[in-house]
Amino acid sequence: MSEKDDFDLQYFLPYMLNQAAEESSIAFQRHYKNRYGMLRTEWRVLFHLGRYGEMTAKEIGERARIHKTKVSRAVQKLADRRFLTRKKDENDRRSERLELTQAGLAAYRDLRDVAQEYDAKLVSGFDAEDVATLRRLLARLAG
Amino acid sequence: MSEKDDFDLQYFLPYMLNQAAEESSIAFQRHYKNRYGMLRTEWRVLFHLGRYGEMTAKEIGERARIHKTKVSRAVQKLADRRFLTRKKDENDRRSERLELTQAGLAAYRDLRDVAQEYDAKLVSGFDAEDVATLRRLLARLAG
DNA sequence: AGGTAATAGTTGATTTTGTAACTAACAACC
DNA sequence: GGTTGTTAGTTACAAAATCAACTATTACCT
Repeated sequence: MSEKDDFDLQYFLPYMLNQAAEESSIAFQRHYKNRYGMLRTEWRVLFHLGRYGEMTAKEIGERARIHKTKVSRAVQKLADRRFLTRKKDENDRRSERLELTQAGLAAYRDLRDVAQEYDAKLVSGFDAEDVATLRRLLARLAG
Repeated sequence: MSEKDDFDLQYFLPYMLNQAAEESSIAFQRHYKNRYGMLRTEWRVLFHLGRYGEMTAKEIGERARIHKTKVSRAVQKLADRRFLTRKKDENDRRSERLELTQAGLAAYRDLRDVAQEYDAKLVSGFDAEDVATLRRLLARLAG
């Protein structure tokens, strides 16, 4: 057909990464979706606040590379569900300090534990050294 | 805060995969978006037909794990742009044999070459053995 | 053959995302 | 101290993804 047809989508890195990401997210997604009615961005926001404590929407967006409108909507939903509280930063009243409520923290801990087990299960069939390589390259690819 | 706070999102595999996938897709996305006004699904459909020849929508969906409605709409757009033709399978008139036109094939070849270079560039900073490990584990994670 | 179930693909309604424009608060500069 | 430029976050509108229901055709089953 053409000269370079040894190129296969199955080995194209962005494609592989997408397929692996999707496949490996499905089962975990069910947890935050079914148990808490959350979307991925909401879970990520929840996670950041649970893990790192009080933060602003901007800080979360930067760390997780989520666009500010997405963060804004996720924060809104989490606030509606009383998973977090917002209070104006007195030094800069444009931004808000976000903090998990007890309910939010409980959800975080629950999901974090699930995530931890899930992660272990994902790599359980692999050689430990290979997994280390995998994570190292993924971290670099993520920039 | 809680007992298992050594767990970090940065090392949660589904998260890492998503971040790496997104980051590594951006630059390539620009090509099929700017040059051909395509969406990711369209590029994938185009790719499958270019690489593997005549196929049905169903086959593409199965191989690439894309939902049939997404495939259907992608095929529709590619047909509108005269990148592919559809003809009823005479053995089973529910399905259609899809085939790239000359224009579609040209676009495929162009993008395939870009993809190939892009892939090489992505891994250029890594050790070849590590890259082999990466692809091997990704293939298994993708299921 | 006739009826029921399954399949390929499409369409429509709803949800989610992306983009751009907006408000409110701060900063900097003259 | 007022004008101009930034920044945090929200809102409105357009694009795209998801999910359910639909059509047309084929398969199965008795």
